[in-house]
Amino acid sequence: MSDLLERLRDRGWRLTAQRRVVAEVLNGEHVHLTADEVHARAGRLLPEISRATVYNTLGELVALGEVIEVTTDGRAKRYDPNARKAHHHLVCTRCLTIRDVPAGAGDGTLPEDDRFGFAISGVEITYRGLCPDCQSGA
Amino acid sequence: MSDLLERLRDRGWRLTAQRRVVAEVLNGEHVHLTADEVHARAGRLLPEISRATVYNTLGELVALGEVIEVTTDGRAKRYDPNARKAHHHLVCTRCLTIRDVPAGAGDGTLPEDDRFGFAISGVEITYRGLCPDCQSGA
DNA sequence: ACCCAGATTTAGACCTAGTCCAAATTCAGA
DNA sequence: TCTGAATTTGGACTAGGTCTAAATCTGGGT
Ligand SMILES: [Mn+2]
Ligand SMILES: [Mn+2]
Ligand SMILES: [Zn+2]
Ligand SMILES: [Zn+2]
Repeated sequence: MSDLLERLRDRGWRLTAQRRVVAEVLNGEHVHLTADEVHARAGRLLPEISRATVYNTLGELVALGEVIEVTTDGRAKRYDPNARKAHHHLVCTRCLTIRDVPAGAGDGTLPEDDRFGFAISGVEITYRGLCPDCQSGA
Repeated sequence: MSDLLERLRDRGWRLTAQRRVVAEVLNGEHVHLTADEVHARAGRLLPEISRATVYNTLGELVALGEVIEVTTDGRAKRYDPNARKAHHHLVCTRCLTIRDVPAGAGDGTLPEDDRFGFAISGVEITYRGLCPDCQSGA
């Protein structure tokens, strides 16, 4: 059982069967599923779950700060349960696999001269490249 | 007239009225328009231009490497004529203004240990913050 | 145990961004 | 000028996502 579920219970979130399976599906490392992928996997555990509920629940998890939305391409948003530690993404240009990479100390430091007077509050970095499998013609 | 148009002519691109106005609209610095914005502005210069042609032309410009697609949110892609010099983006979290910031020397250097064996070929950085206007309650 | 107001879920209509297609138009070269 | 290829066009279609109003579930009060 995920400690995501525990944290949610502690925060007084009403734990319904639907919310439970969505949280269940979003467990693990390097997990970056689209809403439809979440819906498909949740549906295996609770066949009657609706698409609307998946969207509702994902939206709530994002609002609670327990899940982050990631858009590494112009396609569907991906939902990422690794919201506790700041990190960036490494995306394979061929198979589209996504890996989490830890945020570095110097990230988000933009030289004063390049800031246009902005007060910078965050930074997202997407590295692109070929994953080991795709390099070896797999 | 833009030197974008000149480069395109040199490369043997058939210069139709439609392509000309699309290229015209994509002139300037810090330009990051959606396809629909391009269509609206192009339509002021050439009222009968169709949405399909705008999409076609933008796609061709991207394929030619003269324009890049930018997705700083999960919404519509934005088209950026600043394709000659590598740069990143600074996005206002309130008014969504986008500014170009020059790429730094150390960008895209990910510690060997964090690379998961990927062969990294590119990096995109999005800085988020409040622009000067939005800071001063404007 | 039973009730009920509020929370949650649901199907499906609706919306935005984008793609695709077949027919109409335009154009460059012979 | 003619002609085949390139280009443009309107509209149908798709993917991803939002919204709504009605149905269902829930837990605290009795
Ligand atoms: Mn991640
Ligand atoms: Mn730019
Ligand atoms: Zn790969
Ligand atoms: Zn602003």
